[in-house]
Amino acid sequence: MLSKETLTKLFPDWEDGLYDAILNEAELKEAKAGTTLLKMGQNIKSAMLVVEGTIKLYQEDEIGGEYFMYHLNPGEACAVTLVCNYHHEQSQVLAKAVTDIQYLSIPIEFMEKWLNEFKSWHYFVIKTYRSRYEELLKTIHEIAFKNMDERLEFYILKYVKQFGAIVNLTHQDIANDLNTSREVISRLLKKMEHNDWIVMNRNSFDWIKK
Amino acid sequence: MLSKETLTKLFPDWEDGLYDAILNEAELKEAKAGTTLLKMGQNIKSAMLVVEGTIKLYQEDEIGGEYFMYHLNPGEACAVTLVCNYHHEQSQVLAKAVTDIQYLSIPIEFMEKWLNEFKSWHYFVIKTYRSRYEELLKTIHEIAFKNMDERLEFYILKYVKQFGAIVNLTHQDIANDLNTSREVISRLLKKMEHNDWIVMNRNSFDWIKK
DNA sequence: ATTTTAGTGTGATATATGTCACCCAATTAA
DNA sequence: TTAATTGGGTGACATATATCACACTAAAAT
Repeated sequence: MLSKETLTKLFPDWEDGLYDAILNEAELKEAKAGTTLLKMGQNIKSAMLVVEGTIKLYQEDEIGGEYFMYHLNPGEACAVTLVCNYHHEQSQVLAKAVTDIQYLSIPIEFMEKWLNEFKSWHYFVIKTYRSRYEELLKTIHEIAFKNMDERLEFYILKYVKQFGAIVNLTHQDIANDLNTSREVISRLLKKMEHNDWIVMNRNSFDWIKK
Repeated sequence: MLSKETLTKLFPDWEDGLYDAILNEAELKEAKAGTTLLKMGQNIKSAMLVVEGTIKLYQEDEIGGEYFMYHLNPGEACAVTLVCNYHHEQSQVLAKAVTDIQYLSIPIEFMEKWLNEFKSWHYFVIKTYRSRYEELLKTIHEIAFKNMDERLEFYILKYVKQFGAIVNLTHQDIANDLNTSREVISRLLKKMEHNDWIVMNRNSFDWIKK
């Protein structure tokens, strides 16, 4: 199990009793890179707090399409799983582990309980929702107003910010995340190469813009 | 000023002290249909709770483009204005009154205060964020996966749900909300007319599908 | 070493949407 | 009553993206 010290570092703004509650009630789980953690339509039974690794959140189509929205990092929670009532809420998002991850799983019956007991939990939930709401706004801004070339740049920049300038993704990976086709991404990347924004390799490329 | 009875009807889940706090601190404001209530980049100085009428929330482009996201109705709050810290947060959305409206304006210094004092305010804020997060997810779903014809249908259905089957919008109005051009909307509406989904008039059309 | 597979490049073509030009009719302003 | 404005229809064309076909090559599997 996790130590209180680790928890304190991950979630520095909590009150003491909340750490204890987590240690008592949360289960520390692991998942391999690539695992699907939450599917669209799936009933939410537990909240998910990231301890180690990175999770990607997607909007998912009926016919298999996906659109990447944002990353979840250690110290962050998956907003959609922070349900504060017992009604069987269904997930409207797809969540996948991008790296091997560790996360805390908390049965949803504690959500409402802790909202009453811990002020810092309340703030944490609000902060989580607010920041994710803002991520969605950025996503809408991209899709509603930008062409694929700019969306691709935005996408790569998000990757670079997360994992560094060596982008270990295939064209197909990116195409899947942006709900387009591999050819489109290949052509746009080729343009970026011509403009000296990237250096291409097989299975990866380096972001060298500016 | 508003009566406590009206407040109780609009916001039935609040505790008694919260009604009093609102009556003491909130200002009841009015705005004409068409007024811009919040612009992108604008500093948020006060929270906005809808009392009467309907507000539309938009994502806004740098170069004047707009994309309609969702409606706000009486008893609902504008999530982006519910800031819980004193940092000068800037609006990431555009809000416009669609009808003449009345709304409560609450200086943001009370946001944090009331979070501490009123449990029901806490729940209200969380509920607000959650429901708006879900609206944004729906919007992303539309833009990321659907062509303009389906997005137009989705848009009209939102209108019909709000205001009824007589759609008092010009083609240009709709084009603005969906960040496309008037001609595109005209052609798609013409198809809907052929399919007997609508009956067209000047300045309006009727939704008669099924 | 040879075969297979996965990743990538690229032309040709289809489709959805954006843009321009111009027309007409209904409404409003003068 | 006439002129101006607004809403709408539509052809022609431009552009962005999707789709298909196929070639090439590095890496992996045999």
